[in-house]
Amino acid sequence: MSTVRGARERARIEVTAAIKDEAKKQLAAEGAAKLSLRAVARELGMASSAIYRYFPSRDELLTALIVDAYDSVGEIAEAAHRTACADAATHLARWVAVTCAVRDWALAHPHEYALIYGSPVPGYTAPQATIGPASRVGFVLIAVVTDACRTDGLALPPLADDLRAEAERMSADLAPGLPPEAAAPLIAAWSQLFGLISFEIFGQFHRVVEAKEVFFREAVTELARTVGLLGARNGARATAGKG
Amino acid sequence: MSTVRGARERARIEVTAAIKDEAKKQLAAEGAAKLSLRAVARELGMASSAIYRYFPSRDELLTALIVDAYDSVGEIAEAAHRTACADAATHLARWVAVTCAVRDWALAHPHEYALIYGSPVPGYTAPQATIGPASRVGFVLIAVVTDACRTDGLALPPLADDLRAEAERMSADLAPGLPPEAAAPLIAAWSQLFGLISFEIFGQFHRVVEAKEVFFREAVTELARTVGLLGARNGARATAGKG
DNA sequence: TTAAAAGCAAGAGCACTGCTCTCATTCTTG
DNA sequence: CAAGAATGAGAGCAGTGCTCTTGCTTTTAA
Repeated sequence: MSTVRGARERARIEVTAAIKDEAKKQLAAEGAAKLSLRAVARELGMASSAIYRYFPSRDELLTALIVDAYDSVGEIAEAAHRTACADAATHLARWVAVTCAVRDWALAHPHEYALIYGSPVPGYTAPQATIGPASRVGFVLIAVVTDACRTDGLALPPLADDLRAEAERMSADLAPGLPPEAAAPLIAAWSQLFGLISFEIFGQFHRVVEAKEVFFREAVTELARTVGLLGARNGARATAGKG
Repeated sequence: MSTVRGARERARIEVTAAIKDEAKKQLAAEGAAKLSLRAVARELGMASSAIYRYFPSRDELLTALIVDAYDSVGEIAEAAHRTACADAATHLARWVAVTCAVRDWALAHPHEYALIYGSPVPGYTAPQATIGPASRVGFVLIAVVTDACRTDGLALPPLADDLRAEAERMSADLAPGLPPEAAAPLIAAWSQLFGLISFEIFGQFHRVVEAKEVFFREAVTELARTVGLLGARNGARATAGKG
């Protein structure tokens, strides 16, 4: 399957990559709203109509860029997790390392960040192809907490009654190694992490937060506590896991 | 100043309002990306060029809509706060009431929500006119916590050293009635609130969270605890305020 | 009251967009 | 080698934001 069968197929994947590369350049320079198929074609020296042999519409091109962006930030998070584990860092330190890596990526690629964590551009339902890459960062966070649960246990309050069923479904579907009372706080922390980053990237913190770096570190450390990671500044509430 | 001086001025504000109304309709129907000046003009039976007498550019129209959206959600939050106070609700209940009201508004007006809390559309810097309305929700949250601090005190961990200067500036600039150790957690909770809402509105919770309502209530209750509100499920850590 | 000034609507037009055709060319395959 | 599929180029359609000029109406000042 991976063998390139002829010059035509080889050319096709090359041109496809060239289009995506040029589109990424324009995305980084001007943002998704101003990404133009004609401009991409112009820059590549081809007729605008020829692009449609590779991407059936502008939205399909954007979807491809979305997938790449998700993969990009996912890889960053996974790499940060790997090095933190290799350094035998505490679970709290791993959490902070991963979240800070995601923030750094967002600061370095604001338009790509906006593309995936801002308002959805094409329609309202994300294409099926994006949901896999979109969960990579989340799975890294799950891995950090799952490891912590196995070795140290988690400090978490008991589960609220009206959330029990949902929490059990969550832990079964998404994080099999995690007790139900850890699932909901972790999902919440996941979304709240991107609330912190979005407000910084989108300028909502303008004239509100100035020492953004330390503010972020402090906030994600507190977030670590809400997902039950020990060593996060104050003592345990009720320890679960470590079985 | 508020006297309408002639038929011309009266007509001007009427036409301006009509343009904004029609634009809001299109915004609600199709989203900001597909808002078209020509379509607005067409619907209003006027030449497209005539719109430019009222809004110098499409981005200026969008800015006007942004301000209106901020005011809309701000009013909702303030109203929820007022009724909760009138009902003599606990401070925790007020926090939950305000945050749930904001979420309800977002669910009812997803495109307007995306306009103000999604990727910034025009450029990267929000126009000066938006920063006032943009802070209304934040000020309501500040009011809730400030009231709680005055009557019950707050349960908050001590301030981290590297955050002290920033926290003191924050509380001085934004929340004079609040101790510094409350400022940073409150700003963080403010952004994290919109992280929760954004993930729900933008579809990131698809197949992840299903009981969205109870999940949100539980998450903002936990958020209330991180800003020091008492009665939020578990005991105090160190009480500040109440002086 | 009348003349000048200012505000306004309309139309034409420019440069641009996404996208769809047709037509010629090139590569692949039976 | 010939049939057929894939590709590229160009013209063209309908739409966009925005500008400019041309008349007209309302306001303001003499």
